[in-house]
Amino acid sequence: MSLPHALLTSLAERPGSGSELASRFDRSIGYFWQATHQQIYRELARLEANGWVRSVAIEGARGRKRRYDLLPQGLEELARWTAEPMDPPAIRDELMVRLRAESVIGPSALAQRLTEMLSLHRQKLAAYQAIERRDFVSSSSDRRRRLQHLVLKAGVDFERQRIAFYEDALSILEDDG
Amino acid sequence: MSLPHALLTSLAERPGSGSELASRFDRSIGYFWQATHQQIYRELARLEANGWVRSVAIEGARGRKRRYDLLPQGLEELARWTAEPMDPPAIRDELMVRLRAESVIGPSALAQRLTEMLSLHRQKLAAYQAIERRDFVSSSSDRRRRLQHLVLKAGVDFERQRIAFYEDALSILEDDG
DNA sequence: TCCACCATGTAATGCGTTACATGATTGA
DNA sequence: TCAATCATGTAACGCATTACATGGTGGA
Repeated sequence: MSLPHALLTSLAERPGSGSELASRFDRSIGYFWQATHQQIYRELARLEANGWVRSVAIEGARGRKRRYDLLPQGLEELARWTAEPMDPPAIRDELMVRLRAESVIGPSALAQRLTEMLSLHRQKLAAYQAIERRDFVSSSSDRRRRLQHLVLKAGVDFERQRIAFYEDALSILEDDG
Repeated sequence: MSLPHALLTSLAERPGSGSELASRFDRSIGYFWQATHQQIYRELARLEANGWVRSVAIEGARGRKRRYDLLPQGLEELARWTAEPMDPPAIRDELMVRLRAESVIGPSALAQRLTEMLSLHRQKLAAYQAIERRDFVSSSSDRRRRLQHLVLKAGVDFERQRIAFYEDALSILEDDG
C-alpha cells in the first residue's frame, strides 16, 4: 500500500495542493505509481488525520485551494516505510494472458491490438529519452541526482523491453495471422 | 479485468477443478496473473452463471470436488476478449517510490531490502531458465509453442532487467549508505 | 451575465486480500 | 478413532475506478 507514501514523498520534494499533486501523478511520480484525483483527496484527508501533513487555505487562489505541507511526523513515517521489508512486485500482465489465450484458440485480431500498443510504447520511450537528454546530461552528479536518473533509466529500459517484446510477438502472429 | 478470461484460458487448455486451477495460478498462469483460491471460486461461480462453463461433481474424489469444462459460449467470449481494444499496462512499482523517497530523505536501510529482493529475483530467473532448457530446446516449433516460448522469454527478460536494476541501485546506495 | 473550467468532494461498485468456516477423506 | 489435510466456501474490509455533484473564478 504505497499511495500514502507516494504522496508523502511528493510533498517532501515540494509542498502543493491536491490538484498539483494530481498533476504530478500524471507526470513524474505517475510513471510508476498512478492515482486519480479522488484517491488523492481521500488519502490527503487521511494523512492530515494522522498528523503527517497539515494544510492551509491558499488565499487569492481559485476555489477552495489548499496547500499541503509535510510535518516532521510524516517525514519519520516516510523514513520508517522506506526501510520496511518488501514483497516482490505483483505482476499482472493482461497481454500475456491474451497471448496464451491466442495460442490455444488460434489466430485473432490481437495482432492489430499489438500494433496499436507498439506505437504507444514508442511514444513513451521517446518522451523518457527526451527527459533524459534534457535533465541528465552531466555524468558526474550527487547521490540524489544519480538515484533520480536510475529511476528514469528503469522506465527507459522497461519501454525498450516492451517494444522488443511486441516486435517478437508480431513476427510470430503475422506468420499466419 | 482479466481474471475471468485467465480462467477461461486455463480451462480451454485443460478442464479442471477449482483447486487444480488454484495450483495452476501458483505456477504457469500465475507468473503473469495471480489469484487466490477465494477469487477463483467466486469467479468460477460467475462464469457458470454466465453460461461460459459448466461443472459436474467428480465421483470418487476427495470432498466436494467438481470438474469445470469450457462451453462453446465461453470459447466465444474468450475469442471476443482476446481481440478487444487494450489499455497499456498499469505500472505500480513500489520500489521506485521508495528509491525516490530515499533520494529526498537520505540514506536508510533500503539497501538491505534490495539485497534480499536481488536473491529472490535470481532464484526466479534460474527457475524460468530451467523451464526453458527443459521444455523449449528445439528451435523449430509450431505457432502455439512459439507463443508459449515467447511468453516465457518475457518472464526471463523481466527478471534479468530487474536484477540489473537492483545491482545498479545497490552500487549507488552503497557508495555512502 | 453566463458559460466553461478549476478545485474539491461524494457515492456506488468491483476486484483483491485476509481471516475464518465447513464437510469429507486419508493416514497414523 | 482422531488429527491433519484437502476442497470448497463465506464474510469483512480496503483500495481502485467511475460517475456524478458543488461552488467558485475568469473570460467572452
